[in-house]
Amino acid sequence: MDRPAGRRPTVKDVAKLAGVSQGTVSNALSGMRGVDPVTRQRIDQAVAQLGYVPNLAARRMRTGMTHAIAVMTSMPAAVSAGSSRLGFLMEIAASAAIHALEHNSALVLVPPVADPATALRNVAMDGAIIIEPQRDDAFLSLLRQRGLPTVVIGQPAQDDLPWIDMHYSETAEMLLSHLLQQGSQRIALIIGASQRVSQGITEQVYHAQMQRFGIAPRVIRVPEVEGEEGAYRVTRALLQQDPGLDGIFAPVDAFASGVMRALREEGRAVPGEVRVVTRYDGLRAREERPALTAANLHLDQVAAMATRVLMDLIAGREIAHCTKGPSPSLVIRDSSAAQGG
Amino acid sequence: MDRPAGRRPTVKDVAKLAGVSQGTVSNALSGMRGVDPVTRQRIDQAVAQLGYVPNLAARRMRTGMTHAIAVMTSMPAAVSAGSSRLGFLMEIAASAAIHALEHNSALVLVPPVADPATALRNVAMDGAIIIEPQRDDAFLSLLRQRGLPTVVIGQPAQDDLPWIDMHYSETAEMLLSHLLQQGSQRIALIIGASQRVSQGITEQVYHAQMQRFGIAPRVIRVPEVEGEEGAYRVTRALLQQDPGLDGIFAPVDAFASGVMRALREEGRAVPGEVRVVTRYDGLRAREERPALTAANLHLDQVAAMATRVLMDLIAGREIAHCTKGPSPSLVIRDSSAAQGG
DNA sequence: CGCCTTGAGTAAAACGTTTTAAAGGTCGAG
DNA sequence: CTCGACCTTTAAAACGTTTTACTCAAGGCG
Repeated sequence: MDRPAGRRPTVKDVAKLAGVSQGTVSNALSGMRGVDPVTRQRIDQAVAQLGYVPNLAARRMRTGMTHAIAVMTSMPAAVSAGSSRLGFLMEIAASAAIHALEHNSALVLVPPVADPATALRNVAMDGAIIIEPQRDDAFLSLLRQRGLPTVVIGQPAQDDLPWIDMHYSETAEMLLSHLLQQGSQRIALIIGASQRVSQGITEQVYHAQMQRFGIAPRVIRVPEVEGEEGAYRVTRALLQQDPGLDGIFAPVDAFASGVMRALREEGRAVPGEVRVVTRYDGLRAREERPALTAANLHLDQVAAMATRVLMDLIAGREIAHCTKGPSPSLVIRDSSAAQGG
Repeated sequence: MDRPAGRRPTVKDVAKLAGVSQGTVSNALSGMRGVDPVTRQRIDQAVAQLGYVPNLAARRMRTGMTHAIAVMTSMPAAVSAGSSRLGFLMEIAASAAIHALEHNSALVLVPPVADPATALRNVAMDGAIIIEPQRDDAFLSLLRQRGLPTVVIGQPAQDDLPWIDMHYSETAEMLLSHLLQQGSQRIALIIGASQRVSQGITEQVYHAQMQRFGIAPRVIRVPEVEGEEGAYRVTRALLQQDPGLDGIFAPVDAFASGVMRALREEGRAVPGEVRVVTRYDGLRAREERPALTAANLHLDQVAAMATRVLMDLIAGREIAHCTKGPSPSLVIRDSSAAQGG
């Protein structure tokens, strides 16, 4: 493959060398129309000889297809950073990347940043997967402005977008029932302050369950940006104020870390005196001592579904407005049930 | 923002509405040349009114800049999959994504797949970060073919590419010294069979250390694709064959999982009878019981450095051929030192 | 034989932006 | 008053591909 001095070879060069027109080269390569076998062979040879690689930008401009999708979340960094380092997002991204590739698309990763507008400014994509958007989500409104097909993982707050059902209420019920079964009689809920559907539903389920068992509800809201530290503070206060507490449900994993630290410093035995459960089974849940009982949300499957729905949407195929994701499964660890070591 | 019926507004539409030429609109938006303030204001207004969003594909074709970089690794899926789910790659990707964004670039994630050629076929990028490439790495040769600027995390096997030094030998020395300090006198090395620089250096260091302490070396190579299961099998055989073994260094975390399972099933106490250490401190290392002693490789910093070097390379700035990454630090856990619970 | 269809190929248009070359205008210095 | 320098603006070219509209030849069918 000898390359003409300065610039990379183009279709024009290939055409000239093969003695055909540009259109024929294009047809031969993308196989959209019939090309005589012998002509095709001449073209293939010219391609090999020149080391021709198509210019993707030009192709994209002409076809209008980017062949890339993005995955993003506006979850404040404090919640997801630290040792779990964007765990939730990355777990989804890893799976989505693999499945996107099967549809000949690349996956671009848009981490949560202070300024979504400049972040998306030069990210080209055919569509996006957005994770648990909040009310008036900045990313979401930018996507709408650009008219990009979008699939929500979780549940859209206000928009009428296709979404993957992550079974928020089932998850909350599962974790709360577990706490109750283990004997907790006074359970607090420590939850994020942002307007996310997951939080709202979790809270509803919590209230319903507490009422059913005649337990006085105790909900504490922590701004997500305060992360572990915020949860630590409110938990210490909570323990002073309500010494009889014997169960804590902290859905956000960063909060659960803070809760555990507070319990340690207050000298409460886990799970002996207080049982703790969280939602996302990531690095934090497993690293904590005792390790935290959590829900396996099967994020790889969720991401695979989201990717497929998005691809259908982009291709203009019929899609279901809501796709049921896999049911969560309980991962029991030492923070809620003394059994192992 | 009222959009003309079918198609999205273009520079032409904005120009017409603002009563100027396309070139002026372009200059006003990208600020490359002086534009009269009053003209600029008219243009801004037209942009807002039409809801104009630049067509990135067209811009890219014209400028030749994609404003995207990719991160990839050819590490076989079996090693990285399972519960650690591409952990190494994703940890780097998360950090690289954030830092790329600061340079106005998106990060595209290329997971390890069976067919690198089709994977990269329509991934547009200005450059790439490649993680621990092996000899004759398929991704690497594709990148060269496309003439893309590339930075290696780890160390290039044969190519003369800029790279970030991850201190392979320092890491191996640190972990082996720790095993020796803890009293191990018969240490085996279980390592991948692929041609990676990290493996070669680790093996060298291992041999040197063993020789220094008069220990007969015991190196077992496992094909990476066999992952945890492969390591499990060889470890069982190894334990039968060499009952006096009291230390195992399994750099690949998937291998370490297999090692631990073999030890459990053979009824060997960890760390009582056999001490185990691994290299990458990911999900697996922390989830294992007892949790594994490992090295914190500071991947976030490594990724930040790689991103910066790549950006310099793309911009044509002067770069250092080799950049020293942060030194690894030892994370001592229960698999090598009975102390905690 | 004439007509229609089919298949293979071509020249040119089109995609939407940035850049280039040139032009018009204003201003200050000589 | 003239010239050059400078600033703003413009029309058109350029980027590299795919697609369109068309031509030409060959072949089938009445």
